[in-house]
Amino acid sequence: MIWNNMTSQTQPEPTDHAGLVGFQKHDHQSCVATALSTAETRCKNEGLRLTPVRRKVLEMLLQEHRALGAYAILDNLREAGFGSQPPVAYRALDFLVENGFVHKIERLNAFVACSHPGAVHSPAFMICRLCDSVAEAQSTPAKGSLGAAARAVGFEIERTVVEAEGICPDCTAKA
Amino acid sequence: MIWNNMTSQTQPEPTDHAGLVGFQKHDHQSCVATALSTAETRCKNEGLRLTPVRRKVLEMLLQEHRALGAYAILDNLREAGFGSQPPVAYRALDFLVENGFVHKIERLNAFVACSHPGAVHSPAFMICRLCDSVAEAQSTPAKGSLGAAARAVGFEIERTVVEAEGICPDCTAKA
DNA sequence: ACCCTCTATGTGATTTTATAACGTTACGAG
DNA sequence: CTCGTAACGTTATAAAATCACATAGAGGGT
Repeated sequence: MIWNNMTSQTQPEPTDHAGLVGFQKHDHQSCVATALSTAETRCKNEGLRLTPVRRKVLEMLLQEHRALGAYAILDNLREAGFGSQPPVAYRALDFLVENGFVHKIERLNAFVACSHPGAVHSPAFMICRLCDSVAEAQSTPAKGSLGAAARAVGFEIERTVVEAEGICPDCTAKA
Repeated sequence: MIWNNMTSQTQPEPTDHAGLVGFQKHDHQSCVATALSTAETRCKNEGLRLTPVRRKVLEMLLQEHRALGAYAILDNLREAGFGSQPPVAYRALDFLVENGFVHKIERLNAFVACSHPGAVHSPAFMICRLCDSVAEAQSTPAKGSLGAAARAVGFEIERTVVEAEGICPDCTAKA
């Protein structure tokens, strides 16, 4: 089971994520830098174009380390001098999601940087309903009862959305 | 895996539902009637108010037997002489979802009548990306890798969204 | 270098989905 | 019947996503 951190969605809190990030502290600056350079390398290798807008969106999501709505992302792009209309953000997000750098949280209509870039995976998320933090885990859609049901009936699964809503360890501790 | 499966007898067929229903044919009229009266009974027993608007929305979803957007539902309500503004539909849907008569398909921003009313369950859905049919199965969130991950880290799961996107048996057959 | 093409970006407008706010209606307990 | 609350109807607005079209840029072939 590969865990990343619970990432808080509530605070603006630009720089100091160390405490917020909850049960797994980490060097956030290097985590961002590593993920970005990994993405750059992969794009170079696969002939994908990590353009300035796309790179900025990815960087922003890595930096914030929480799920952001498309319009929050758009605001950020505007401030950075990029185009300020919705398609700018949505197109960058489309690219990043298609190529697995970013995931969409359907339940929140929001986007989060992938925690396991590179690896092919079916992500699963845990969303805290109190603090809105989001953690990424791995799901195994083909196994379990859903996979069995699909096989039994001849449904061909291409992609799965698995999102658990509940209370994160931090919020449980607080209560 | 429990399919909403009622053995087929006749087909009054107001619209073409063939293959849409959990990918299995069934006596649709009786399936609607049964589900409605079950809902009525349960509401009576539990002191819930299945008002005309709410009943109409449930009936409509049972009748259509596929996921409908809130505005499609609203159109239908308008035609039936109910209020025609979004909150009318959303409030009825809130009630029905809260009480388990209807599920929201997050991936589609749409709503579908529950196939296993009464039983407490964590639904899982299979969504055909070609014909938009939706089938409901059971998920077992506490088991499997997500449940293990949650326990390992102390996340308390309250509710899960499990939606598989792919190709239904009918569409596979057609191709 | 040049042209050509295809992809990506920028922008305005619009569509789709969902909620806020507030007055009115109507159910049901007492 | 009366009161309190839950449900409804409506106006308005917010939030999320897409369409359409013009411009800019990257990369390949010559």
